Amino acid sequence: MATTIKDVARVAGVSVATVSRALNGHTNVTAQTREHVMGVVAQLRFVPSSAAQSMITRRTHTVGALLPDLHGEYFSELIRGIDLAARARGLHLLVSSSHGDAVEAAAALRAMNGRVDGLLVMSPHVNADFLWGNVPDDLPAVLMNTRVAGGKHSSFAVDNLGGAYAMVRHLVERGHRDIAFVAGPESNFEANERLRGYRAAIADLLPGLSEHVLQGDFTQESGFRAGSQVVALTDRPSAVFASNDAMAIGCLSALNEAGLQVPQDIALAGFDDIPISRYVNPSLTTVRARITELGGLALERLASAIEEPGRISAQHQTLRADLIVRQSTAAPSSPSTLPLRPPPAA
Amino acid sequence: MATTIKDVARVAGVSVATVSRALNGHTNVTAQTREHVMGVVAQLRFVPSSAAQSMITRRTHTVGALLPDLHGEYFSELIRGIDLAARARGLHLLVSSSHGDAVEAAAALRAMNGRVDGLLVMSPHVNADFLWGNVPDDLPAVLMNTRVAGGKHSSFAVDNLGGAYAMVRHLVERGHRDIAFVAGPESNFEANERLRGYRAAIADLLPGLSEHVLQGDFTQESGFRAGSQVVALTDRPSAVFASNDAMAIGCLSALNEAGLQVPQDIALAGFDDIPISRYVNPSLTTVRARITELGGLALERLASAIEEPGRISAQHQTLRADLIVRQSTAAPSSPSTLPLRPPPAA
DNA sequence: CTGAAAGCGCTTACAG
DNA sequence: CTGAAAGCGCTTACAG
Repeated sequence: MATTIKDVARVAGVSVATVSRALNGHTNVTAQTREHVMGVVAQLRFVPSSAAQSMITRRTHTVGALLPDLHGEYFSELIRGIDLAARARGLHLLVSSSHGDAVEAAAALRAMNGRVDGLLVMSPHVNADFLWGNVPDDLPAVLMNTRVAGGKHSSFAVDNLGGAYAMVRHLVERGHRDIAFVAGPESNFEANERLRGYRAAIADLLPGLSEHVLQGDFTQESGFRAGSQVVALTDRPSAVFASNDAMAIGCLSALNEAGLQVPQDIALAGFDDIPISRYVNPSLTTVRARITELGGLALERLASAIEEPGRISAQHQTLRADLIVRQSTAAPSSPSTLPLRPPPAA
Repeated sequence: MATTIKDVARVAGVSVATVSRALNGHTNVTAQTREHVMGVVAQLRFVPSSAAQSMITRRTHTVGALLPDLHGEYFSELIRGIDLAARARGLHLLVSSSHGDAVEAAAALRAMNGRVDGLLVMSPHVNADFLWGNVPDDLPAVLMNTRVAGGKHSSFAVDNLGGAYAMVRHLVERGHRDIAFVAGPESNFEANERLRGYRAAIADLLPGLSEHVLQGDFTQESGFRAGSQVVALTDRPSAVFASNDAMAIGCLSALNEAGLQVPQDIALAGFDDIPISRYVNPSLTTVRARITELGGLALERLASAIEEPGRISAQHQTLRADLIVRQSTAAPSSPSTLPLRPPPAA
């Protein structure tokens, strides 16, 4: 059995109240008593149960993060952003990956109840509204890159639509007319927004030309498969826009294996600006999804909501998604002569 | 205020004991009572406090992971390994990054007390023995890639020394005689083991030739700096062995920027086999540190220790670190004619 | 089958 | 300054 405050009290010959006060640095304890108590604490190697403490103080100093996955650079960056902000505020982190399964997500949320002061939720698959049934009404929560229906919780999202639109515009400006798009998972909110941005841009900027969508699922492997499909096409596009960097990198491998040079033979772009993207060869043109910042901002907002319950009303903030031009995009080998509408003013 | 079991009992007109039984699926409740109770539970949107539950059941179904950092592909892979194994066992994950600071690590550990059933600890900087003062004696714990002094806790470690040795042997077999080594942080256990492996191999395989150690700190930036130093040398080594992949990738950028081709002008190797390493160009020769597996194994062992306290004695297991040869290493431009001792039998 | 009561390990008014 | 007691939200023998 682990040592409890009672053991300390007994050995020290004082009440548990006194031990508690000594431990928590309250002033109403004699220096002498305090020293004695702390001696026993050290001797017994007593360390208080944070669980019991937070049961009574109603503060866990912990936030829960429900993410669809923990794997890969995207989530690594996100967790980093959350962690940095959390540690700056003295908050601990309970992470959980739901893997897109609603039942698992619900279980994870229930398990967090009573163990966290608030929740950070990224739920691109599961409708967030469903989630609130698994958590008390008054638990502060902030959503990240998640479809927002109700207005109760604050949310942060990157401008996926605008970022995808800007990327297509960039490719069009470089002279591309046949731009393939590698989509993310079908029911994924962010994937859908990026697809919408692509479609809108094609419709606006290349009127009369058609879309070209390949199905992917945000994994490197699916990007590789998409790349292989592109290689096999008789009427090959001059540019591939993969809707995240992981797929772009997988695609790059497939193109390279087939002997195609990027960007000479075919242009390639991604989305997210994960750290690797500048280290692959050629470095990857992409859209900065400001992942770390997103995590940090969400945590800051959550911390505020925890500190001042009810004080802050829900806010929905959209982060700009900037185009990052690197080596992987360039003019196509055979520039088109189609007329190009001027891009809309920024 | 959040709804409690008392609220449910009151509204349902039964005792809290009955609510508890209905909730936990005990058999000794009438179907009718159960349904009625569950109806109220749903109506009040009651979700039990996991904290209170675990206070009494003495099971949190949560494990804590104390890691030096959460950032980058290495930790992403490690967390993934832990997470996969944990979710397979129905365990949740409380993560904490200590950033190498002993005081922060201690605080993190104290905060975990009472909230976890066991601990996974990677502490390359802080002596693990120091840590045990911040946690009850009987809390199960498993160490990963950490210097082991006492024998109380099980540990898993990759064969850093052997892996580094094997890499040097590979480079020597490819004809390299001047092999620079980019070291990790000075007080880091794994960094030191890898350095020892390099030194032992140089002494064994290239007798009379000297070591060439550049200081790094496991970050990409430090690898870039080391690469810049190498470029500036009048007597440039024919191969660079960076002691982790992140530094190798940074180094690659520096070499490329200086107009050096890898592997034609200079060979380059890393350590860890993080996922990117096969996607950089040229793909990176490295040593597989089996990160995901390490995390999974450590969690399995911890879970066993939790299930059967005292039943399992401490075990120390070392994982093989295999050489992964890719494109970034090749024969040097001017092969040496020095005699080469045959490599020791595998 | 159901309820009253004790207890998990703490903290904090309330007395003294 | 110190202690006895109540209570945080639950679960589980123990009675009935």
